Amino acid sequence: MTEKQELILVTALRLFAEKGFDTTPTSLIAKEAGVSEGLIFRHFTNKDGLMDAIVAMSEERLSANAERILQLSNPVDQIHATLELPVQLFQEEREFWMLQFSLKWQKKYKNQTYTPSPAHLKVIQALTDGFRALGYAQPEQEVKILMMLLDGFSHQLALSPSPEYIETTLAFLKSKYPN
Amino acid sequence: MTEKQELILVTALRLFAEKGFDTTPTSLIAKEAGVSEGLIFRHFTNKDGLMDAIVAMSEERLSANAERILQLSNPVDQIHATLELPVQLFQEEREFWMLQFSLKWQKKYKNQTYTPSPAHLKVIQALTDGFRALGYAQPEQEVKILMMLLDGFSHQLALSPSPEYIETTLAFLKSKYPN
DNA sequence: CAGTTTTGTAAGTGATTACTCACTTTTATT
DNA sequence: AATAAAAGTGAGTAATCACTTACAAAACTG
Repeated sequence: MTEKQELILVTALRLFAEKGFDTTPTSLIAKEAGVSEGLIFRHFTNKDGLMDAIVAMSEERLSANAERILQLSNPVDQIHATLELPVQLFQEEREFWMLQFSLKWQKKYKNQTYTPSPAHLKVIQALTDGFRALGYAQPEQEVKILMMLLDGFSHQLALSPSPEYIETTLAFLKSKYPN
Repeated sequence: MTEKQELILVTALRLFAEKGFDTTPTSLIAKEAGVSEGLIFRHFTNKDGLMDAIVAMSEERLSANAERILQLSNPVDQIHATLELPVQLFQEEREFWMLQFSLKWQKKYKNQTYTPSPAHLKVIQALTDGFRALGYAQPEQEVKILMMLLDGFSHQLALSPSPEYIETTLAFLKSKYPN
Protein backbone atom coordinates (compact mmCIF):
# COMPACT_ATOMS: atom_id res chain seq x y z
CA MET A 1 0.00 0.00 0.00
CA THR A 2 1.75 3.13 -1.23
CA GLU A 3 1.24 6.57 0.22
CA LYS A 4 -0.96 7.70 -2.64
CA GLN A 5 -2.95 4.53 -2.54
CA GLU A 6 -3.92 5.27 1.04
CA LEU A 7 -4.60 8.90 0.19
CA ILE A 8 -7.05 7.79 -2.44
CA LEU A 9 -8.77 5.46 0.02
CA VAL A 10 -9.30 7.98 2.80
CA THR A 11 -10.37 10.67 0.36
CA ALA A 12 -12.86 8.36 -1.30
CA LEU A 13 -14.16 7.30 2.09
CA ARG A 14 -14.73 10.88 3.13
CA LEU A 15 -16.43 11.84 -0.11
CA PHE A 16 -18.57 8.71 -0.27
CA ALA A 17 -19.75 9.41 3.28
CA GLU A 18 -20.42 13.07 2.52
CA LYS A 19 -21.99 12.82 -0.89
CA GLY A 20 -22.79 9.18 -1.43
CA PHE A 21 -21.14 6.62 -3.67
CA ASP A 22 -23.06 7.25 -6.86
CA THR A 23 -22.84 11.03 -6.67
CA THR A 24 -19.11 11.17 -6.12
CA PRO A 25 -17.21 11.25 -9.42
CA THR A 26 -13.81 9.62 -9.59
CA SER A 27 -12.51 12.87 -11.01
CA LEU A 28 -13.33 14.62 -7.73
CA ILE A 29 -11.69 11.91 -5.66
CA ALA A 30 -8.55 12.31 -7.72
CA LYS A 31 -8.61 16.08 -7.46
CA GLU A 32 -9.10 16.12 -3.68
CA ALA A 33 -6.51 13.44 -3.15
CA GLY A 34 -4.09 15.32 -5.39
CA VAL A 35 -3.45 12.44 -7.75
CA SER A 36 -4.29 11.75 -11.36
CA GLU A 37 -7.59 10.10 -12.07
CA GLY A 38 -5.93 7.24 -13.89
CA LEU A 39 -4.13 6.19 -10.74
CA ILE A 40 -7.41 5.25 -9.09
CA PHE A 41 -8.02 2.70 -11.82
CA ARG A 42 -4.45 1.48 -11.82
CA HIS A 43 -4.75 0.57 -8.15
CA PHE A 44 -8.39 -0.34 -7.71
CA THR A 45 -9.42 -1.50 -11.21
CA ASN A 46 -12.72 0.40 -11.17
CA LYS A 47 -14.95 2.48 -8.91
CA ASP A 48 -16.50 -0.60 -7.35
CA GLY A 49 -13.04 -1.89 -6.56
CA LEU A 50 -12.44 1.28 -4.63
CA MET A 51 -15.55 0.65 -2.59
CA ASP A 52 -14.57 -2.96 -2.06
CA ALA A 53 -11.27 -1.85 -0.60
CA ILE A 54 -13.10 0.43 1.82
CA VAL A 55 -15.49 -2.32 2.85
CA ALA A 56 -12.55 -4.65 3.44
CA MET A 57 -11.09 -2.08 5.82
CA SER A 58 -14.32 -2.10 7.80
CA GLU A 59 -14.24 -5.88 8.19
CA GLU A 60 -10.87 -5.58 9.87
CA ARG A 61 -11.92 -2.82 12.23
CA LEU A 62 -15.06 -4.63 13.26
CA SER A 63 -13.06 -7.76 13.96
CA ALA A 64 -10.70 -5.84 16.19
CA ASN A 65 -13.63 -4.47 18.19
CA ALA A 66 -15.19 -7.90 18.44
CA GLU A 67 -11.98 -9.33 19.84
CA ARG A 68 -11.90 -6.65 22.50
CA ILE A 69 -15.39 -7.55 23.68
CA LEU A 70 -14.60 -11.26 23.70
CA GLN A 71 -11.67 -10.71 26.01
CA LEU A 72 -13.94 -9.45 28.80
CA SER A 73 -14.70 -12.25 31.23
CA ASN A 74 -17.75 -10.83 32.98
CA PRO A 75 -20.96 -11.16 30.93
CA VAL A 76 -22.34 -7.85 32.21
CA ASP A 77 -19.14 -6.15 31.09
CA GLN A 78 -19.55 -7.74 27.68
CA ILE A 79 -23.09 -6.48 27.35
CA HIS A 80 -22.12 -2.99 28.44
CA ALA A 81 -19.14 -2.95 26.11
CA THR A 82 -21.45 -3.96 23.28
CA LEU A 83 -23.74 -1.06 24.08
CA GLU A 84 -20.79 1.31 24.15
CA LEU A 85 -19.61 0.13 20.78
CA PRO A 86 -21.63 2.51 18.58
CA VAL A 87 -20.65 5.48 20.72
CA GLN A 88 -16.99 4.61 20.39
CA LEU A 89 -17.16 3.93 16.70
CA PHE A 90 -18.92 7.17 15.94
CA GLN A 91 -16.62 9.22 18.11
CA GLU A 92 -13.53 7.83 16.49
CA GLU A 93 -14.51 7.58 12.86
CA ARG A 94 -17.89 9.07 12.24
CA GLU A 95 -17.71 9.27 8.45
CA PHE A 96 -16.51 5.76 8.13
CA TRP A 97 -19.38 4.26 10.08
CA MET A 98 -21.99 6.49 8.56
CA LEU A 99 -20.92 5.09 5.23
CA GLN A 100 -21.11 1.56 6.57
CA PHE A 101 -24.65 2.07 7.76
CA SER A 102 -25.81 3.65 4.55
CA LEU A 103 -24.32 0.73 2.65
CA LYS A 104 -26.64 -1.68 4.37
CA TRP A 105 -29.45 -0.27 2.27
CA GLN A 106 -27.69 -0.45 -1.03
CA LYS A 107 -28.77 -3.54 -2.89
CA LYS A 108 -25.28 -4.19 -4.06
CA TYR A 109 -23.76 -4.37 -0.61
CA LYS A 110 -26.79 -5.62 1.25
CA ASN A 111 -25.55 -9.17 1.55
CA GLN A 112 -21.88 -8.44 1.61
CA THR A 113 -21.98 -6.07 4.56
CA TYR A 114 -24.47 -7.98 6.61
CA THR A 115 -23.21 -11.48 6.23
CA PRO A 116 -22.03 -11.73 9.81
CA SER A 117 -18.28 -12.13 10.05
CA PRO A 118 -16.78 -14.96 12.10
CA ALA A 119 -15.84 -12.40 14.74
CA HIS A 120 -19.39 -11.13 14.85
CA LEU A 121 -20.75 -14.64 15.28
CA LYS A 122 -18.35 -15.29 18.12
CA VAL A 123 -19.59 -12.17 19.93
CA ILE A 124 -23.18 -13.30 19.48
CA GLN A 125 -22.32 -16.67 20.93
CA ALA A 126 -20.52 -15.10 23.87
CA LEU A 127 -23.42 -12.76 24.58
CA THR A 128 -25.87 -15.64 24.41
CA ASP A 129 -23.83 -17.62 26.91
CA GLY A 130 -23.59 -14.50 29.05
CA PHE A 131 -27.33 -13.98 29.16
CA ARG A 132 -27.80 -17.62 30.05
CA ALA A 133 -25.26 -17.38 32.85
CA LEU A 134 -27.10 -14.33 34.17
CA GLY A 135 -30.27 -16.39 34.39
CA TYR A 136 -32.23 -14.92 31.47
CA ALA A 137 -34.91 -17.34 30.30
CA GLN A 138 -34.47 -16.78 26.54
CA PRO A 139 -30.87 -15.78 25.92
CA GLU A 140 -31.09 -15.95 22.11
CA GLN A 141 -33.99 -13.54 22.06
CA GLU A 142 -32.21 -11.23 24.45
CA VAL A 143 -29.27 -11.05 22.08
CA LYS A 144 -31.59 -10.20 19.21
CA ILE A 145 -33.04 -7.36 21.23
CA LEU A 146 -29.59 -6.17 22.15
CA MET A 147 -28.65 -6.13 18.47
CA MET A 148 -31.78 -4.16 17.65
CA LEU A 149 -30.94 -1.64 20.31
CA LEU A 150 -27.47 -1.41 18.81
CA ASP A 151 -28.91 -0.69 15.38
CA GLY A 152 -31.39 1.83 16.71
CA PHE A 153 -28.83 3.52 18.88
CA SER A 154 -26.46 3.84 15.96
CA HIS A 155 -29.21 5.44 13.96
CA GLN A 156 -29.83 8.04 16.58
CA LEU A 157 -26.13 8.72 16.96
CA ALA A 158 -25.84 9.19 13.25
CA LEU A 159 -28.71 11.60 13.05
CA SER A 160 -28.32 13.67 16.22
CA PRO A 161 -25.01 13.32 17.91
CA SER A 162 -25.51 15.71 20.81
CA PRO A 163 -23.11 14.62 23.56
CA GLU A 164 -25.48 14.94 26.51
CA TYR A 165 -28.08 12.89 24.66
CA ILE A 166 -25.52 10.19 24.06
CA GLU A 167 -24.41 10.04 27.67
CA THR A 168 -27.84 9.83 29.28
CA THR A 169 -29.12 7.36 26.71
CA LEU A 170 -26.12 5.13 27.06
CA ALA A 171 -26.38 5.21 30.84
CA PHE A 172 -30.04 4.31 30.69
CA LEU A 173 -29.42 1.48 28.28
CA LYS A 174 -26.74 0.07 30.53
CA SER A 175 -29.04 0.33 33.54
CA LYS A 176 -31.33 -2.16 31.81
CA TYR A 177 -28.65 -4.85 32.03
CA PRO A 178 -28.80 -6.88 34.10
CA ASN A 179 -32.50 -6.68 34.65
CA MET B 1 -53.60 13.07 -10.43
CA THR B 2 -54.04 11.37 -13.80
CA GLU B 3 -53.73 7.68 -14.36
CA LYS B 4 -50.32 7.96 -15.96
CA GLN B 5 -49.13 10.28 -13.23
CA GLU B 6 -49.82 7.58 -10.66
CA LEU B 7 -48.25 4.94 -12.89
CA ILE B 8 -45.08 6.97 -12.97
CA LEU B 9 -45.09 7.34 -9.19
CA VAL B 10 -45.51 3.66 -8.34
CA THR B 11 -43.00 2.62 -10.99
CA ALA B 12 -40.45 5.10 -9.74
CA LEU B 13 -41.07 3.95 -6.19
CA ARG B 14 -40.46 0.35 -7.12
CA LEU B 15 -37.32 1.09 -9.10
CA PHE B 16 -35.89 3.47 -6.51
CA ALA B 17 -36.41 0.81 -3.86
CA GLU B 18 -34.88 -1.89 -6.03
CA LYS B 19 -31.95 -0.05 -7.54
CA GLY B 20 -31.58 3.18 -5.61
CA PHE B 21 -32.39 6.73 -6.58
CA ASP B 22 -29.14 7.67 -8.26
CA THR B 23 -28.81 4.47 -10.24
CA THR B 24 -32.30 4.55 -11.69
CA PRO B 25 -32.42 6.53 -14.95
CA THR B 26 -35.57 8.41 -15.79
CA SER B 27 -35.53 6.67 -19.15
CA LEU B 28 -36.03 3.33 -17.39
CA ILE B 29 -38.86 4.67 -15.26
CA ALA B 30 -40.59 5.88 -18.41
CA LYS B 31 -40.04 2.60 -20.19
CA GLU B 32 -41.35 0.44 -17.35
CA ALA B 33 -44.30 2.74 -16.79
CA GLY B 34 -45.06 2.70 -20.49
CA VAL B 35 -44.99 6.46 -20.93
CA SER B 36 -42.69 8.87 -22.67
CA GLU B 37 -39.76 10.20 -20.69
CA GLY B 38 -40.83 13.77 -21.24
CA LEU B 39 -44.04 13.17 -19.33
CA ILE B 40 -42.11 12.62 -16.12
CA PHE B 41 -40.72 16.12 -16.40
CA ARG B 42 -44.03 17.61 -17.44
CA HIS B 43 -45.62 16.34 -14.22
CA PHE B 44 -42.79 16.39 -11.70
CA THR B 45 -40.46 19.11 -13.03
CA ASN B 46 -37.31 17.07 -12.46
CA LYS B 47 -36.05 13.84 -10.95
CA ASP B 48 -35.91 15.33 -7.47
CA GLY B 49 -39.51 16.45 -7.84
CA LEU B 50 -40.43 12.83 -8.47
CA MET B 51 -38.76 11.81 -5.27
CA ASP B 52 -40.43 14.66 -3.39
CA ALA B 53 -43.82 13.39 -4.51
CA ILE B 54 -42.96 9.93 -3.19
CA VAL B 55 -41.78 11.32 0.13
CA ALA B 56 -44.98 13.33 0.45
CA MET B 57 -46.96 10.11 0.04
CA SER B 58 -45.05 8.59 2.94
CA GLU B 59 -45.88 11.51 5.23
CA GLU B 60 -49.55 10.83 4.71
CA ARG B 61 -49.32 7.13 5.33
CA LEU B 62 -47.29 7.59 8.50
CA SER B 63 -49.82 10.08 9.80
CA ALA B 64 -52.63 7.61 9.23
CA ASN B 65 -50.78 4.97 11.22
CA ALA B 66 -50.04 7.42 13.99
CA GLU B 67 -53.71 8.30 14.30
CA ARG B 68 -54.58 4.65 14.66
CA ILE B 69 -52.21 4.24 17.57
CA LEU B 70 -53.47 7.39 19.26
CA GLN B 71 -57.01 6.08 19.25
CA LEU B 72 -56.08 3.21 21.52
CA SER B 73 -56.94 4.05 25.12
CA ASN B 74 -54.89 1.48 26.96
CA PRO B 75 -51.18 2.40 27.19
CA VAL B 76 -50.07 -1.22 26.91
CA ASP B 77 -52.10 -1.53 23.72
CA GLN B 78 -50.42 1.58 22.39
CA ILE B 79 -46.98 0.20 23.08
CA HIS B 80 -47.82 -3.13 21.51
CA ALA B 81 -49.35 -1.44 18.47
CA THR B 82 -46.18 0.59 18.10
CA LEU B 83 -44.12 -2.57 18.13
CA GLU B 84 -46.37 -4.13 15.54
CA LEU B 85 -46.04 -1.14 13.27
CA PRO B 86 -42.92 -2.18 11.36
CA VAL B 87 -44.30 -5.67 10.78
CA GLN B 88 -47.50 -4.25 9.35
CA LEU B 89 -45.76 -1.68 7.21
CA PHE B 90 -43.39 -4.21 5.71
CA GLN B 91 -46.10 -6.73 5.06
CA GLU B 92 -48.27 -4.24 3.27
CA GLU B 93 -45.78 -2.19 1.33
CA ARG B 94 -42.31 -3.57 1.63
CA GLU B 95 -40.69 -1.62 -1.20
CA PHE B 96 -42.11 1.63 -0.06
CA TRP B 97 -40.74 1.37 3.45
CA MET B 98 -37.42 -0.02 2.35
CA LEU B 99 -37.02 3.12 0.31
CA GLN B 100 -38.00 5.26 3.26
CA PHE B 101 -35.37 3.66 5.44
CA SER B 102 -32.64 3.92 2.87
CA LEU B 103 -33.49 7.59 2.42
CA LYS B 104 -32.57 8.31 6.00
CA TRP B 105 -28.96 7.84 5.01
CA GLN B 106 -29.02 10.01 1.95
CA LYS B 107 -27.62 13.38 2.80
CA LYS B 108 -30.25 15.14 0.76
CA TYR B 109 -33.20 13.67 2.62
CA LYS B 110 -31.55 13.25 5.99
CA ASN B 111 -33.32 16.17 7.60
CA GLN B 112 -36.49 16.09 5.58
CA THR B 113 -37.39 12.52 6.40
CA TYR B 114 -36.43 12.62 10.02
CA THR B 115 -37.89 15.87 11.11
CA PRO B 116 -40.61 14.27 13.20
CA SER B 117 -44.06 15.02 11.86
CA PRO B 118 -46.75 16.45 14.15
CA ALA B 119 -48.42 13.06 14.17
CA HIS B 120 -45.17 11.42 15.18
CA LEU B 121 -44.70 13.88 18.04
CA LYS B 122 -48.19 13.19 19.29
CA VAL B 123 -47.48 9.46 19.40
CA ILE B 124 -44.30 10.10 21.34
CA GLN B 125 -46.21 12.22 23.82
CA ALA B 126 -48.92 9.59 24.19
CA LEU B 127 -46.35 6.83 24.74
CA THR B 128 -44.54 8.94 27.32
CA ASP B 129 -47.76 9.50 29.23
CA GLY B 130 -48.50 5.81 28.90
CA PHE B 131 -45.17 4.75 30.40
CA ARG B 132 -45.71 7.20 33.23
CA ALA B 133 -49.19 5.84 33.90
CA LEU B 134 -47.73 2.34 33.99
CA GLY B 135 -45.35 3.43 36.72
CA TYR B 136 -42.09 3.55 34.77
CA ALA B 137 -39.57 5.79 36.51
CA GLN B 138 -38.14 7.44 33.37
CA PRO B 139 -40.87 7.50 30.72
CA GLU B 140 -38.95 9.70 28.26
CA GLN B 141 -36.04 7.31 28.25
CA GLU B 142 -38.36 4.37 27.84
CA VAL B 143 -39.82 5.94 24.73
CA LYS B 144 -36.35 6.48 23.31
CA ILE B 145 -35.59 2.82 23.83
CA LEU B 146 -38.85 1.83 22.25
CA MET B 147 -37.98 3.96 19.21
CA MET B 148 -34.57 2.34 19.00
CA LEU B 149 -36.17 -1.08 19.10
CA LEU B 150 -38.46 0.04 16.33
CA ASP B 151 -35.53 1.13 14.19
CA GLY B 152 -33.59 -2.02 14.89
CA PHE B 153 -36.59 -4.26 14.30
CA SER B 154 -37.27 -2.56 11.00
CA HIS B 155 -33.69 -3.17 9.98
CA GLN B 156 -33.98 -6.85 10.68
CA LEU B 157 -37.29 -7.07 8.87
CA ALA B 158 -35.78 -5.36 5.88
CA LEU B 159 -32.81 -7.67 5.74
CA SER B 160 -34.28 -11.06 6.62
CA PRO B 161 -38.03 -11.20 6.49
CA SER B 162 -38.53 -14.84 7.45
CA PRO B 163 -42.05 -15.13 8.86
CA GLU B 164 -41.27 -17.33 11.83
CA TYR B 165 -38.49 -15.01 12.86
CA ILE B 166 -40.87 -12.09 12.75
CA GLU B 167 -43.50 -13.80 14.85
CA THR B 168 -41.28 -14.99 17.65
CA THR B 169 -39.34 -11.76 17.81
CA LEU B 170 -42.48 -9.65 17.89
CA ALA B 171 -43.97 -11.83 20.62
CA PHE B 172 -40.82 -11.56 22.69
CA LEU B 173 -40.67 -7.79 22.26
CA LYS B 174 -44.25 -7.48 23.40
CA SER B 175 -43.59 -9.68 26.40
CA LYS B 176 -41.14 -7.04 27.61
CA TYR B 177 -43.98 -4.53 28.02
CA PRO B 178 -45.13 -4.02 30.64
CA ASN B 179 -42.13 -5.03 32.64
C1' DC C 1 -68.41 23.56 -32.10
C1' DA C 2 -64.55 26.90 -31.68
C1' DG C 3 -60.99 27.92 -28.68
C1' DT C 4 -58.01 27.02 -24.92
C1' DT C 5 -55.70 24.41 -21.60
C1' DT C 6 -53.80 20.11 -20.32
C1' DT C 7 -51.74 15.78 -21.33
C1' DG C 8 -48.78 13.33 -24.01
C1' DT C 9 -44.90 12.20 -27.44
C1' DA C 10 -40.34 11.66 -30.10
C1' DA C 11 -36.22 13.22 -31.13
C1' DG C 12 -32.70 15.69 -29.78
C1' DT C 13 -28.58 17.94 -26.78
C1' DG C 14 -25.09 19.41 -23.75
C1' DA C 15 -22.90 17.99 -19.83
C1' DT C 16 -21.07 14.53 -17.05
C1' DT C 17 -18.54 10.45 -16.05
C1' DA C 18 -16.20 5.92 -15.72
C1' DC C 19 -12.63 4.19 -17.85
C1' DT C 20 -8.54 3.72 -21.44
C1' DC C 21 -4.19 4.43 -23.43
C1' DA C 22 0.17 6.03 -24.68
C1' DC C 23 3.60 7.76 -22.24
C1' DT C 24 7.03 9.30 -18.30
C1' DT C 25 9.02 8.81 -13.78
C1' DT C 26 10.26 6.32 -9.86
C1' DT C 27 11.55 2.20 -7.44
C1' DA C 28 13.29 -2.50 -7.06
C1' DT C 29 16.40 -6.27 -8.72
C1' DT C 30 20.56 -8.38 -10.35
C1' DA D 1 24.86 0.53 -14.01
C1' DA D 2 21.49 -1.89 -16.73
C1' DT D 3 17.01 -3.74 -16.83
C1' DA D 4 12.63 -4.63 -15.50
C1' DA D 5 8.59 -3.69 -12.98
C1' DA D 6 5.65 -0.71 -10.68
C1' DA D 7 3.77 3.90 -9.87
C1' DG D 8 2.01 7.85 -11.83
C1' DT D 9 0.21 11.21 -15.49
C1' DG D 10 -3.04 13.63 -18.51
C1' DA D 11 -5.44 13.86 -22.50
C1' DG D 12 -8.83 11.52 -24.68
C1' DT D 13 -13.55 8.79 -25.59
C1' DA D 14 -17.76 6.36 -25.82
C1' DA D 15 -21.73 6.02 -23.34
C1' DT D 16 -25.16 7.60 -20.37
C1' DC D 17 -28.43 10.64 -18.52
C1' DA D 18 -31.32 14.52 -16.97
C1' DC D 19 -33.66 17.61 -19.23
C1' DT D 20 -35.61 20.56 -23.45
C1' DT D 21 -38.27 21.58 -27.30
C1' DA D 22 -41.39 21.46 -31.02
C1' DC D 23 -45.30 19.41 -31.93
C1' DA D 24 -49.84 16.45 -31.64
C1' DA D 25 -53.81 14.51 -29.34
C1' DA D 26 -57.20 14.80 -25.82
C1' DA D 27 -60.00 16.99 -22.54
C1' DC D 28 -62.25 20.81 -20.86
C1' DT D 29 -65.01 25.27 -21.33
C1' DG D 30 -68.07 28.75 -23.06
